[in-house]
Amino acid sequence: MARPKSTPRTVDNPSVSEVTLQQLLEAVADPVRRSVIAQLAIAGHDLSCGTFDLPVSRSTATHHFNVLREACVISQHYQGTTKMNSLRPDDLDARFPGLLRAVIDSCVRESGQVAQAR
Amino acid sequence: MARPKSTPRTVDNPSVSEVTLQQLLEAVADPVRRSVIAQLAIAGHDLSCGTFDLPVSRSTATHHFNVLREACVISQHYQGTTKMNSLRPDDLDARFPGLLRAVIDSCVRESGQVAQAR
DNA sequence: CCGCTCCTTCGACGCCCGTCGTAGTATGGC
DNA sequence: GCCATACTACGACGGGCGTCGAAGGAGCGG
Repeated sequence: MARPKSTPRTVDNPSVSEVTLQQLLEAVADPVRRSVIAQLAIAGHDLSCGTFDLPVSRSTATHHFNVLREACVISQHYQGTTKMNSLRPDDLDARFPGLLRAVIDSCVRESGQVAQAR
Repeated sequence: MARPKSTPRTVDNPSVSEVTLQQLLEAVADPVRRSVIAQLAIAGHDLSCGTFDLPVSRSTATHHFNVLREACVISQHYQGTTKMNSLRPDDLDARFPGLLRAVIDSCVRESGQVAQAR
């Protein structure tokens, strides 16, 4: 009966309603994670985990991606063997109005770049 | 020659231009410090250090006030033997547009109260 | 001058989080 | 089938931050 190849490699992106303010603020308080946010905002489109320029090891990067995903700052999905990441500012805005937008803007400014139009 | 009573008890509130995004986000990432922010916003006017309802010791509270002041989230000034605290959202807005406003709003919501009009 | 109230400073301590390397799993190409 | 690639899971380690209590300075009222 068409075995589901052991694990179809799915990611569960939490619902915004499960995120706490504490979680969100802790997530964006780390410089490495803010770098992820900035690179995503500047790129203007999804990026695979491997294409980020981060000053930490791969396993540490995975950890940071998890934190960001659980805080609903990014959403992730597999695409073959690579994992794509995108910002999800709109959802979170309903729960914490203006907050993530402002953080993203500040992250981009901090990195000295300009975000691409969406 | 009119001795300056040893120490006139002055507080130096840093300039907004010296604050980093890292500093600001770390400051608001702590629940005790967010409680300070919420209580100030709800009160709608200055509060002395002693009037806050915080789940930590006095010395720890002092530490948190310092962190908030150095991040330009609050400004402090002595008034006799008590030290008064006020939010200073306007200054910081120039450097990190919308950020502190959004944080304050979320802090107030988090505490389940409604802020007084200013 | 004395004591009371506020708040600060200092040193110590414990825990949590960011970090790493290694080993492991899933996918795709040949 | 088999290897290469991409990411994850796990356990361990270290440093930093939040916490406290004790001791102390500053102003105010008698």
